[in-house]
Amino acid sequence: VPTGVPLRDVREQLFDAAERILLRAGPGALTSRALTQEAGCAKGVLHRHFSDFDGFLTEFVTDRLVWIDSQATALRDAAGTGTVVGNLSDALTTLFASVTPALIGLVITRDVLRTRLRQAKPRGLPVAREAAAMIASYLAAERELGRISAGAEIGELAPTLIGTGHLLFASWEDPAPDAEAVRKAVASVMAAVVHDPSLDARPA
Amino acid sequence: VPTGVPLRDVREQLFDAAERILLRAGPGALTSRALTQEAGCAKGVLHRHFSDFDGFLTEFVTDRLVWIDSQATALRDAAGTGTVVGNLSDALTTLFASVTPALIGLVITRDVLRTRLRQAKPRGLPVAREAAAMIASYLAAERELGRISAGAEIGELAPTLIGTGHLLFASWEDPAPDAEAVRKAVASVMAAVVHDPSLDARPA
Amino acid sequence: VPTGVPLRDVREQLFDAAERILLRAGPGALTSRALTQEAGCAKGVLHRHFSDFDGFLTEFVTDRLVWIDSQATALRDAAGTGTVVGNLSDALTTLFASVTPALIGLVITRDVLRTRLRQAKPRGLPVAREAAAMIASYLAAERELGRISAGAEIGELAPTLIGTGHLLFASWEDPAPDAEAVRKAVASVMAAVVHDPSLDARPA
Amino acid sequence: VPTGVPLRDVREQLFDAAERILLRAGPGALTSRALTQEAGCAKGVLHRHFSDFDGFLTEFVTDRLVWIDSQATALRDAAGTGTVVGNLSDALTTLFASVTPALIGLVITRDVLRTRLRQAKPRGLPVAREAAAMIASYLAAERELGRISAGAEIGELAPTLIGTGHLLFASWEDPAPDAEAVRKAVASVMAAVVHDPSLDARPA
DNA sequence: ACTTTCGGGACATCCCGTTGCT
DNA sequence: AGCAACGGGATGTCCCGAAAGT
Repeated sequence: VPTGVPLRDVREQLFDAAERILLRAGPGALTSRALTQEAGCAKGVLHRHFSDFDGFLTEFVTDRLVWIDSQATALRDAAGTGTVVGNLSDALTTLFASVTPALIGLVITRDVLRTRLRQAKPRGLPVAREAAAMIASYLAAERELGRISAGAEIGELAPTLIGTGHLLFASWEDPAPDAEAVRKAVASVMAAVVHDPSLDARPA
Repeated sequence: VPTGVPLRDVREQLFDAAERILLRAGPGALTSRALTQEAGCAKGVLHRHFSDFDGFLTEFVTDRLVWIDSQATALRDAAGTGTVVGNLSDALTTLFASVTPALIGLVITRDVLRTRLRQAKPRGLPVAREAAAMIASYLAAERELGRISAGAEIGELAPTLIGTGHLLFASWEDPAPDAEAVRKAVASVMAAVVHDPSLDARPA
Repeated sequence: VPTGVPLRDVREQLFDAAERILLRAGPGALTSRALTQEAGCAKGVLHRHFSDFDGFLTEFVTDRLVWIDSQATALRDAAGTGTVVGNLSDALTTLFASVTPALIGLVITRDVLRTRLRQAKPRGLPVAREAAAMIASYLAAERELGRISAGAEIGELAPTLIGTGHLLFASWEDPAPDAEAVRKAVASVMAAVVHDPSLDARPA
Repeated sequence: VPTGVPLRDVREQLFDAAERILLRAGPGALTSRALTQEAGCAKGVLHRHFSDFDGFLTEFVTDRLVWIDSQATALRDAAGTGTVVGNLSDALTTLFASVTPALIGLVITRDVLRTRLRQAKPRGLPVAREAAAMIASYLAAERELGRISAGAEIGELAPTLIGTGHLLFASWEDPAPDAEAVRKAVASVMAAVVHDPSLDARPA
C-alpha cells in the first residue's frame, strides 16, 4: 500500500544497498530486483529516481568515484609523513577492502555501464583509471618531496600498484588478504624508487 | 534432423566457439545459447558433454590454463636469452592479447565458476594465479642465472606484473595497448632487480 | 512545489493535451503519464478531477462528441446550399482530419471506455455512432429539401459514409488523404440518391 | 516440467488461441501471456517459433489474410449466381462475423504491427485493404457479366462496403448484427449500380 | 487543491536445464 | 549420441492508482 511519504535519501539508500550486495555476493548478484529488495523499497522507486538500471549503475559508480577521490586527497595529504610504502599500503588496503574491486568487476562485465563511463574519459578501464590517478597523485607529491627518485616513472608505477591490488582482492569468498601481503607487494614494486628503505621497515 | 553421428572433437569445437565469443564481445556475451549457436551445434550437445554450463566453463578455463602453462614453459626456456624486460614484455603481450583477460572477467563475475576453480587450489584468483605462476617461474630461472637480483621477491613481483597487464587489457572496445606500453610498465616494475639495464635498452 | 492554487480549466487543458497526443502518436500513446506530462501538470490532478483514467477518457470522448455535434449543426445548416456531395465531403474531411479517428481507435481497444460509453446508448460503436447521426441528420434535411431521393435509406447511407471515411484516415503515418479521394468516395455512395449530378460536378 | 515432445502445429494452435481471445475480448486483451495461457503452452514456446510478439502478430494477421483471400476466391466464383446484393451481404457477414474486425483493431492500435504490414504494400490500412480488394475483385467480375453498371466505380465502392461492415461489427459485447442489417446497408450502397433491383428484392 | 512519491501488478523478453524423438 | 523443443524462473521496464505533504 503506497504511503505517499517520500523516502529519506532514496539515492543514498539505494547506493548503500547496492554496496551491501556487491560486498556480500559480488557483481553478478546486483540485479534491479535484488537492489530494491535489499533497499526495502518498491521497484518503481528505482525508475523514478534513475533513468535506467544502467543509469543507476552509472550514477552509483560515479558516486563511489567521489569517495575514491576523497581517499586520494587524504593520501596526498599524507605525503611526507610516515613511510611511502606504509602510506601506499594503507591506501591500497582501504581501497580494495571497499566495494572497489566489485566496481571493477561491474565495469568489466556490464558493457553499457562501461561505455557510459567511458564517454567522459575514454582512456583506460573506468574505476581502475581513477584509482591509478589517486596513486599517481600521491607519488608525484612524494617525488616532489624527494622521498622517491626524481626519475621514478609514476605513470607506470601507479597502474601497476592498482593492478596488483585488484588481483589480490578480486574475490568475494576469500578472507580479505592481510595488510602484510599488501605491504610486501608494494615494497617490491617501489623498491627501485624509494630512497630510504629503512623508513619502510616495519616497526618491529 | 538428428544424425546420431558423433561429432568430431565436440569439446574443442565448443572451446573454440567460446573463445571466439569472448574475444569478440567479452564475458558478458558468453551464454549457453550463444555458445552452441557459435559452435553450430544443438543445445543438447552442451549438456551431453558437460555437466552444466558452469561445468563447461570450468573445463574451458582449465583447458586454457594448459595453454597458459605451455606459454610458461616457452618463457622459462627463454631465460638467459634476449633481455629480461623484453622476455617479460613479450610474454605478457602474448598472454593478454589472448582470451586471458576475458577469462579473468569470467572468473570475477561468475560465482559458481570461481568457486569450482577454487576447489583445487583455494589461494588467489584462479586464472590470474596461474598467470602469475608463469611469470614467477621465469623470474626464478633468471634469478638462478644471475640476471636479476638474488634478493628479488619473486612472489611479489609476479602478481604485480599480471595485475598490471590485466588492467591494461581489460576492455573490449579499446584498441589493444601497444607493446611499448607493456614494455615501459615492465621496465618500471623490474627496475630494482634487473642487473644490466643496458640489456633492456630498446634496440635503437 | 505544490501551489494549492486551483488550475485554470484543468479539464480543458487535459482534454487538449490528450488531443495533441492522439494526433501526434495515435491511441497507443495515450497513457495517464503521457497525458499529465503533456498537460504540464501533476499526476494527482488527473485523479482529483476524474474518477479514473478510463473515467477521464470517457469524459474526454464525451466532450469531443459535443464538438462533433456542433459540426453536425453546421452541416445541417448547410443543407440546401452548395452541393450535397460537396457538403458531405467537406464535413467528412473535417471530421476525420480531427482527432475523431483516434477516438474510434480508443473506443475499439479500450474495453472499459467502450463499455462506459455504451451504458447510455447501447447501440453501435460509440463515436462512430454519433458521427453517423451527424450525417444522417444532414441527409434527412436534404431529403426534406428534395435534393436527394425521397426513398433514400438514410439509416444505411450514414454509417456507410462514416465507415468509408474511417478506413481512409485510420492511420497515423500516412499523409492525410486528399479531399478529392473523399469526394470521389462520397459521390459513389450517393450516386443513386442525389438528384442532380451536375451539382456535384467539380468546378472545372 | 519439459516434455521434449514437439507440440502439434504450434503455429496454428497459437493462431487459434489468438483468434479465440480476439473474438472473446477484443484486441486489447491479446497479450503474449494471455496468448500462451489460452494456448496452454509455456511462454518460451512463443519466442521459439516467432521472432517477437509483434512478429507473431504480423504472421498471425498474414495468416488470416490468406483466409480472407480464400473468401475472395469463393466470392468471385459466385459472380453471376444468386443476386449481387445477396452475395455481397453474405460475404461481408462472413467476413465480419470472423476475427477480421478485431484484426483491424489490432492494426489500428499496434504501431509496430501496422508498420511491418505496411512494408510490403504501403497503401491503405492493412487488413481493410485486403478486404476491400476482395470486394473489388468480385465487383469487377459482376461488371464484366453485366450485372452492375459499366460505369460503377469499383475502386470507391469496395472500401465503402468494408468501412460500413467494419463499423457495424467493431465491438465485442454486442450481439452480432443480424444479416438483414448488412443486407440493407449493402443494398443502399449498391442501389445506383445494380441493374435488376428485383433480383435483390428479398424473397417475400 | 496541487504536487510528489510510493507500491506493486503486468508485460515482453531472455536464459538455462531437461526431455523425448530420431 | 545428436537434435529440437518445452517449461518456467528471472530481468528490466512500464503503467496506474493511492496516499501522503505543502
